[in-house]
Amino acid sequence: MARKPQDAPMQQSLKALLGLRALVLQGGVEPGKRLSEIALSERLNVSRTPLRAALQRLEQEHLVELIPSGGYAVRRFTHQEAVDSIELRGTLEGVAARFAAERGVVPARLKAAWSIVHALDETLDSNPDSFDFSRYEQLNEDFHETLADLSGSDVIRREIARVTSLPFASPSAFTNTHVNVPGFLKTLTIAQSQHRAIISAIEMREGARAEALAREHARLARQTLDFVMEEKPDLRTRVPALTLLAV
Amino acid sequence: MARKPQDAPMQQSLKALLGLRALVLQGGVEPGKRLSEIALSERLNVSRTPLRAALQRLEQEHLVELIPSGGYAVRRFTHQEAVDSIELRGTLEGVAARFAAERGVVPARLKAAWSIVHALDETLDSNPDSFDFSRYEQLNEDFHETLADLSGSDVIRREIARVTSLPFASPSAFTNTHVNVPGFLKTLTIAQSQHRAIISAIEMREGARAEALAREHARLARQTLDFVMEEKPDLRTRVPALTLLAV
DNA sequence: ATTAAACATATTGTATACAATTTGTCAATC
DNA sequence: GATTGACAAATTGTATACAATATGTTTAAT
Repeated sequence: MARKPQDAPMQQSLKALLGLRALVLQGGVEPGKRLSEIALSERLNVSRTPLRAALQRLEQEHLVELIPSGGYAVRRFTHQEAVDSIELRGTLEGVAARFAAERGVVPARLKAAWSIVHALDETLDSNPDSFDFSRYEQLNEDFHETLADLSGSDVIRREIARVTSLPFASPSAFTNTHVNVPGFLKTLTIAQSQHRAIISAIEMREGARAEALAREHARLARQTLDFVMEEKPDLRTRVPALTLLAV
Repeated sequence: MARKPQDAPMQQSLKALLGLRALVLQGGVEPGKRLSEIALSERLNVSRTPLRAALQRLEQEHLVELIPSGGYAVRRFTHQEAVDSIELRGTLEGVAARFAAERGVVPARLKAAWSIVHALDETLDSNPDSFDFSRYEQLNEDFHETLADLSGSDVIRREIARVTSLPFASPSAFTNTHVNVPGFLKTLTIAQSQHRAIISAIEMREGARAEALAREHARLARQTLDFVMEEKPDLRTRVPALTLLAV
């Protein structure tokens, strides 16, 4: 679900924004070190002006921060900040679920949500050896985007989008952990049961339950984060969401 | 509580940001109309470069929006967006209160919070005719800022700051309504009882209660918003928070 | 009279030049 | 040898020039 219009003005600005964000997320630049504007503009083939616009925007996303002496640096996040960001996402998705339940959603959109849930079921019902990871990840992202939409509130939708722009707060942050951790598929099964329960609660107009479920669903991500950080610290370099986390 | 360092880079940028924000909030420019960069830069005595930085920042605050054909315009908000923003603030302050209760706060900070509550008591105990409105407003802002601090989470603190930058979502959005609406002091009394209850719940480590109270506290603002919009639409021009709201 | 097209004007988006700070280096002094 | 000072290089923050695009007006055609 790419968004071309509105989100970014023109060609060069967009190029700078996407390029810089990708560079930061892929760990292409050292956290803490000052980002040289001239070096970056040459690397991304844009002028300093659109580059600075991109830097300012990434500052709002908390991916880079202002340095007291001037300029920007890639942020390094603490474990606690990651935990709080996940809790924040859960809170916002909880509000989205409650709004959807309380205010109601048209049948067509509910049906669309169910179809995503059923598609997720299929990926998990298949032979574990032939589990289609990338399809699960895409469907999971679709589910969370749909949940934000079901809220019917642009305010909530926008805030969720902002918070999930942080890699470790994204709903798909740890879905690919299963590639490295045997038995992680179980976690996905639990997550899927929560997906189902959330949509079910929305359908039955059970606002409080929908909210509590969405919150708990996010805490599954926290659980995985804690596990990886404590038990498998070597994975930090292989799970993209964790490259920005300090030891 | 002005924040000079870190928040904005240099002199001209800061001047442009503060000047433009004030201009928009005071209704100095017509919502919907395109903001002319040259006109604004002359009006604020800054160059186009820092002005555009300010525009981009206000876009993140949702105060202005990109126009498809290019440039920015002052946003006009719907009643529903205001309602959702208030609910969002309540949700975030709820998380802050719960974090404070669950994770605990050092006695000194709790004591400081209580002293604000007691100071608020004093303003309300005084003779209604000599009610010191501006002092109440300042203390109320202090309370909400302290609540965000008590969370102990920079993530939450930052998000609250962002959301409350919208005038109608600010904790003090409607405190001056009492000047125009007789009997509104009663609402402030109710609000104050909630202030007390929130800090009390935090002190007793009652996380769920603290969260519920903070949410309900924000809904008092929604109540006032609805009242003003439905019963006293003429106040729209006199309550600063409402100048950006569409009829 | 109304619509459409072509042109002129104005405004944004981008690139770059300039000035003020900051950062790094080297030498002199304690 | 370490530390402080001055100086040089580099980098940011700001201003402005330029190009591409949008807007408004006039003119021509139906």
